Amino acid sequence: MQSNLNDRATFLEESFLLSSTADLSQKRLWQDALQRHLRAFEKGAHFVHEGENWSFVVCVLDGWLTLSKSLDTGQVQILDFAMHNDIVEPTAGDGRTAIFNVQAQTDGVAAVIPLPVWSALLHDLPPLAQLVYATEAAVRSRRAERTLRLGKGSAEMRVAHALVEFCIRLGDRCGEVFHVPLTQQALGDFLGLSSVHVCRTTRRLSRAGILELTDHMDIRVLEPHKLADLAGLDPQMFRREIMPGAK
Amino acid sequence: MQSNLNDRATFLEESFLLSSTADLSQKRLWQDALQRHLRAFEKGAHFVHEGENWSFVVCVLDGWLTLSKSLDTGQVQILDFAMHNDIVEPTAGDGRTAIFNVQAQTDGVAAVIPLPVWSALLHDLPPLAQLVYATEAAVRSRRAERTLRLGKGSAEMRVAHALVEFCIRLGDRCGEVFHVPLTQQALGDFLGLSSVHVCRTTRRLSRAGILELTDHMDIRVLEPHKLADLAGLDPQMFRREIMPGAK
DNA sequence: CGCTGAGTTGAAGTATTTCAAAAGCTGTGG
DNA sequence: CCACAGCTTTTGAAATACTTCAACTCAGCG
Repeated sequence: MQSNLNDRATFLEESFLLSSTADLSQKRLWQDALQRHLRAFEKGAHFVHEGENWSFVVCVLDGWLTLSKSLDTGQVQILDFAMHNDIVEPTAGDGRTAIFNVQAQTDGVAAVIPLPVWSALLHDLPPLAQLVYATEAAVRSRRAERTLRLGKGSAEMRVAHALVEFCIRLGDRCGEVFHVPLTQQALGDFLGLSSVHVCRTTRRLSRAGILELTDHMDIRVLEPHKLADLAGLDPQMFRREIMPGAK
Repeated sequence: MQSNLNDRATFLEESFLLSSTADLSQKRLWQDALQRHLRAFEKGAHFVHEGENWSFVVCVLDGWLTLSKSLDTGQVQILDFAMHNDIVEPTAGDGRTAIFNVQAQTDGVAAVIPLPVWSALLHDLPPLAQLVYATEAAVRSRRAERTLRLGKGSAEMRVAHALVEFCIRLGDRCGEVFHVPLTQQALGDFLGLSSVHVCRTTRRLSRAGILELTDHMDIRVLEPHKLADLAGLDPQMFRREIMPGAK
């Protein structure tokens, strides 16, 4: 996982889909702002812990961030993963407190933008505001789908759903191998399951010929249709709902 | 539950905390917009079903709305309840499809504002935009807390948490009786539990002297501290995080 | 007065967790 | 190149939290 700021130009160029809608000067303004707050991070690095003061927005350019919360008992729930083109807003309704932990799941690059700067940008760049609005709608969609399954779905359904979601968010190449940088423990924390049960469930799926699991979460979905069925999803529809800018 | 449009003036006057930040002309603009889209609703009425086309934002002035999703099996998960001063955005990342059902849990009044109008308002009224931003942060906070408990909390913790949350959102008078317009079935759909188990759990709490449950969800919390402990919450902190505009 | 929907309780069933132990990789230092 | 430590995955067996099924009560209501 090679991530350094040298790739900046590429990242910024294709970042946040802004190219299509904005004129050149707006694009510059946005890219400058991003660039000024750019920061490379290493796997395991903490951005913020829940309860701390934190008034920044994090725009992820590369790598995975984990958003999590935990109980006094030490039980961890992962609320979401943020990756390329995702925007993380950890600040609570009071405008200062972070409501969850933000930690790097892999190496990567992000822009950490102070809230005042962020508001100004949103106000000055209507195309950005629009983009952020669409992105938030997409985030709400995928969290709604997950909450449904967290509350009412079986372990099998939850695992299947997560895999379909990852596959889509990682570029939608079913049939090919894609890598999910998570341990079974982390996947369990995401799905509200024990790591042991995640293991049993994935093994069952792979024995049923629905997917292939090589070491450390390299995944090849052999039967996308069956997997989507188990997840209770229409993949086309799901894709449109959770990917901002999709038709 | 008497809700008709005659109370309009009152609602609009105190609605959405806008009075404090906006100047008079802005306030007028906003109130006119609200008023133009005002609509009374009756318990059980459907605003929209998941999957339908829907490009409106719903601002709740009075009453409860239920936001829910369901599986093919018929299992229902309630994602959230919206009440006084809440804003509901049911539209997915594609800008057209509704991602959940919106249904009236009680009689009430809401403004149903088309998305284009809404965007224009947000752009023309910076104080409104700011308010909406804070409200969304509060919504994220309370959903994060819930997701944590849905994934990792016991039934007892989930029930306790929901009750504390309702108590706070309904005006924070612990020790007094407050009414939650939900059946145990609905509460179960909210918490990812069967109605039977909700019953057992609330009974246990009431037998332990932590709360009093009179018929049909009139609740008096006798031991707020114990209830918050069971919920794994610091009530002060929790209040600040989930109530927009709180200090 | 009998109907309907909601709450309550018991008993049996089941999905998932927990505990425990072994096996498989990965990196490190000798 | 091997040995060892540390972490992840895998598997089995026992425990448990919650669900499902079913029966009964109770209140409101036509």
